[in-house]
Amino acid sequence: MSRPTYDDVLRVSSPTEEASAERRPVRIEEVARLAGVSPITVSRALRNPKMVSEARRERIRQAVEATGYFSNPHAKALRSGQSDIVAAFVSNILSEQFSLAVEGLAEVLEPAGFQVVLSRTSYSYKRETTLVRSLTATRPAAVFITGVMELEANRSFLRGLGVPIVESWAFARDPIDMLVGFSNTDGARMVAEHFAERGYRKVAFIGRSGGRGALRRKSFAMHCERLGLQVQREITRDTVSGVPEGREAMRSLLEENHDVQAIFCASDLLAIGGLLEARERGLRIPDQLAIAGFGDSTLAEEISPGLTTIVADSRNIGTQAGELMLKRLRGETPERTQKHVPIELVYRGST
Amino acid sequence: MSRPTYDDVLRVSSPTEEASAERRPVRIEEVARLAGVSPITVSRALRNPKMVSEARRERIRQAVEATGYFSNPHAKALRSGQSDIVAAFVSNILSEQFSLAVEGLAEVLEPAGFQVVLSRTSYSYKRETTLVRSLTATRPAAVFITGVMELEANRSFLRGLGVPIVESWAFARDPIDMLVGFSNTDGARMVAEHFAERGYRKVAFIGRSGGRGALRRKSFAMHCERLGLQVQREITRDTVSGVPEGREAMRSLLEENHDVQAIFCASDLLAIGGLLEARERGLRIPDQLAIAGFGDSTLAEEISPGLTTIVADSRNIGTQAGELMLKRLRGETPERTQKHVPIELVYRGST
DNA sequence: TTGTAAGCGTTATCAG
DNA sequence: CTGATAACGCTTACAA
Repeated sequence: MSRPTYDDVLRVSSPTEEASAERRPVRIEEVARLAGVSPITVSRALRNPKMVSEARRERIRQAVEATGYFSNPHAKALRSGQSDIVAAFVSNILSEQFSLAVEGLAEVLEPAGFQVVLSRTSYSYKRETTLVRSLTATRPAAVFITGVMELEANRSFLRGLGVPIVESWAFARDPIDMLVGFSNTDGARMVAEHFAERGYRKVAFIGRSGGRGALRRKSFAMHCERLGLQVQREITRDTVSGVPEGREAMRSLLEENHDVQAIFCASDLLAIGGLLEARERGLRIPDQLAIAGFGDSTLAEEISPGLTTIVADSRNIGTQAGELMLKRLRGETPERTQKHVPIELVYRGST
Repeated sequence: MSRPTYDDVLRVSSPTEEASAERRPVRIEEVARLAGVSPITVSRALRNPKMVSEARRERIRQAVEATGYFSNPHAKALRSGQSDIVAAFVSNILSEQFSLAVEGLAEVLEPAGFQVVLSRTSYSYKRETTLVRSLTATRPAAVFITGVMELEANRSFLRGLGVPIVESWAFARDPIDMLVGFSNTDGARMVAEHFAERGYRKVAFIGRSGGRGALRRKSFAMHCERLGLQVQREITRDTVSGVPEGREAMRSLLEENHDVQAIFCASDLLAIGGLLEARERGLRIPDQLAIAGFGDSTLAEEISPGLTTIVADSRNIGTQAGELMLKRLRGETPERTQKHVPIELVYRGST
């Protein structure tokens, strides 16, 4: 490969900007001096304006502006035992749905002065445990979890933190604290019912063996039985559920030569992988094989045929979680601490 | 909608776990007492084991284990003036490419004890400036930017921080500090050359008006001129480049009734939006209209026809950035502080 | 190699 | 409503 060409990146200069001077941070004391008050008054004016007289409040505001003061989050957290950090446990930051939830969460929390910090658990209990334990020192203001924490030890640990905690992505009984979730059980039921309506009788399941995968598998199997559908095969994997895993699972399934008309894949990416694999092997979809997913990936709509799947509003999960947290952080008591998020089956060409 | 069904979420209990006792954090002093040494020795053993004798090191290790000690990051940052935080400026956390880079970055930095914290700039100079200024107080160990910082004020501010900084996603001259990027200019040239080879003469451009969009537009226009292609129309938007924006831009373009054979969209999502819109309007792709993108979205491969696009290894950008940072944080001097990432044109059905 | 003393910048506490 | 004082838990600087 030849020498790369340089990009002429745009540079925007603000003419008012002084030269790159010293970066010594401004401390609260400097602001106080400028405003002619004591440091603690500045602190109060910033955190709880009502505690400070109108006149001083204004002088302090100007001094903050003039100095470009930002309070030191470490000092604040150290002394007060509470940081502005909201810890978000995400099993997989590449997941579109989880990213949307984090986006929604951040949109609500950032204007209130909190910072969302991601903890990538990578579907590992061990990592999760380490990360949970480190929270005692980090002292987050609240904790969000894309999912439900399964390890009892971690659950009780989090509860002991004494901060608002929101679990999500399932409609579980007795959450650690608060919950914003949908019923995986109902979602899987809807798929089973949809298969029955479409006249498919011999079905199969592909999904992760733990967590939501297990919930969806169990409910699917139960409702298939109820509706007289025969589950010919269940393929479960404990790896991340991506397109490659979906392809691989579909490959095994097809090579086993089962007599299957429709497959429920417990995540959209699995389903899309499966769909691609099946298509490449010359199967007509949905005539020779129907496929349904779970999760509302954007891909589900763009692929052809479009993927029939269960859809929930991921961003909204984050938004609601943020709102619950804020209420609690303000000392209010939300009337409901378990929010139910509606889901629906979107019928597209793959079934 | 009827009452949701509860999910029976799996709960895993570790039998060895004691009851949910007090959550009072363990301090370094407690570890020191248990190991029979002074706190500062524990501190040293944890940060720089070589400074402490073998025997004590082992006793301290055991004491840390026994107590479940985690050092308080706020106290550490406050006193040392340096935190374990690596700040990652991401314009859009929903971008698959940026998420991959962050994933790569985190994979390298976390084992070394650093924590990657995302700052969502949302393509806003104002937000970016606020976030940059807040770094003086946060005292990050290093800064990663998915892109090149354009505001001179912010550039000099970051430089003044005195920590390793890695810009990316462009092969720019004089970065703030270090750089891991590819040439957008070359990428756009490759598209122009590809259009020429395929015999398209009348072309158009769709992209964001600033940042990388501008780089790609400029280079594309230049090379079109060189190759004798006529750029009939350039549609630029200053919004986020998603599928809806692509649809909308394609709609305007088609309604203007230009005589266009091929369109270069400066991002894959724009291209995919454009492709969907064109297809829905009955245009045969690529016969009646060819479309190329930039960026290697997974969608590009799955959609039909597949999208011809410029591909770089996003995760690798993050990995390399992490490695550069670690070297500097260890006091080493990397021989090259500007890494070039190769790109290639992947030819699929859309052109 | 180890320890002592001091202080990072903020806020809880208590007094006015 | 405002201020003085001390303390959060750690690490730097210096001493032994």
